[in-house]
Amino acid sequence: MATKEVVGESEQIASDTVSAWDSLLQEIAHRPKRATERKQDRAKRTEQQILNAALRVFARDGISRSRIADIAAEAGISTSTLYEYYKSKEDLAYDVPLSHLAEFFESYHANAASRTSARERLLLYLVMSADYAREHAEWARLLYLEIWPSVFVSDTELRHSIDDFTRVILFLVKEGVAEGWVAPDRNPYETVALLIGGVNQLIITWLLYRKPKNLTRAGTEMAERLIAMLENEVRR
Amino acid sequence: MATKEVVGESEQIASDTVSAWDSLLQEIAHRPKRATERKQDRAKRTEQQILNAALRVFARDGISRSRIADIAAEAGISTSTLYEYYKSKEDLAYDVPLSHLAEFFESYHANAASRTSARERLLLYLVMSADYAREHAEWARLLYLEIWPSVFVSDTELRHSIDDFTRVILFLVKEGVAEGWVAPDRNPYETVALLIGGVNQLIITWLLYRKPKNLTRAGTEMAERLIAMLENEVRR
DNA sequence: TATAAAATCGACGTTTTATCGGAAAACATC
DNA sequence: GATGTTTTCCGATAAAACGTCGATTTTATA
Repeated sequence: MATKEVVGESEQIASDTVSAWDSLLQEIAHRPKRATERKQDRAKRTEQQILNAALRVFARDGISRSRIADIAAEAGISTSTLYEYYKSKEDLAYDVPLSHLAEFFESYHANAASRTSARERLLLYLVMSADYAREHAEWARLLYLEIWPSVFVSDTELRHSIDDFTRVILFLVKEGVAEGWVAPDRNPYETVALLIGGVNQLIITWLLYRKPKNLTRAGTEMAERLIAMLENEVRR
Repeated sequence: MATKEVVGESEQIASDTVSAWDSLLQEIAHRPKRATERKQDRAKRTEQQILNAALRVFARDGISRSRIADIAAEAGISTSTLYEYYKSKEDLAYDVPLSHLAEFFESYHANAASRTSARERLLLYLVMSADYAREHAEWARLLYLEIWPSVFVSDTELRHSIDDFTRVILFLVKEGVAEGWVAPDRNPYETVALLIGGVNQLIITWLLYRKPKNLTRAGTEMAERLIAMLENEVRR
């Protein structure tokens, strides 16, 4: 779709792999695109204010307890104006996490460029997931504690983005098999579940109880441990 | 609290450990006790009808989309009668999963009696978790996709029960260290997160996409893999 | 600065949640 | 089995939150 720019910044990997990787991340980071763009500057500001307000209120009260009126007030607009932007609270709730998710992907894409192996890239991905949650705790509260598992996110832009989150790991796990440090006889989907599950559980526990105290450290430890475990499965 | 019955059915383990284990599971399985008991039989039946109806409606529509009126209708009572039993929808939602959770603990307690080592008991626990979710999919949908992570379950009977779910694993992990097949230098809480996370992620994926097709098999595979991974950490 | 399109808002209708007082049913006592 | 008491149930109605619409203001553009 977009015009191809550069072939690859990390020469150690076969060029077809590089392009697959880059286009995957390109696609993922740019997925969240609003269907109807706002025409006026003021409106773009309003939209941003709504999203900011919604994030604060949702994170504070939880989605179900939050009132549209509160969010509108927090955004400094009237209730009916909010409805001009989002047709329901649910609609709004599912839109709020998108921009951060895109930002995470972008940030990861930039950082991963210097990593050449799938192993290093996976490690970075898991570590950055935990760290991004720590840095954006309100967003993480919303995403991990209220939205991620919800059934009703189906057929949503958000569901696609969450699935993308998984797709990246699946991609890297399969590359890990090719690189020889992930056991080829294990179901890759199971491996993905194991990796995501471990890290997410850590994040959820932190969001709920603020334990472990240092999420960055704990995330790194968990990620390194998980990958070491995978490597252990091979050398036997 | 309850009069002690039998000391222990599995003699291979030190008796103090056995009693700690049994009393943990006793306590856990019997925790969900309603504060105000209903006096009349009819009322007990009504309460059960409400819980059944709520489970069906919540699982079908999701908690936030469900209407109290629908649940009352499904239970064959008036809306105001429902409020006689639960002071809000949230209140009701948090009560629904409790009985099944207690049933799971009881069922596990019975099955675990024949297992002598912490390793076997942990394996059984993880396998049974996945299998119980498969058997009670409506309940699992509600618990895993809507309630488990929710912040607002705090200070609820339900939160205690969910924490109990974790406590059992923590107990077994610590025993695993004593038995020598879990690395003693790893943070036990991290290990718990890893185990729960992996299995839960599997269950969630199944609830959302019905993949893997055979959850029982996948659960067993995942559980065995996780435990094997822990064992691999020791022999090095 | 005139004009059309876009954005905002207050007023109002609808839906859902929750309360309350009294009727009906179950229970206890004689 | 009549009577008084407690428990359960429900219809009517209040309260709260959601969502719509037409009128008005603001913005972009020529």
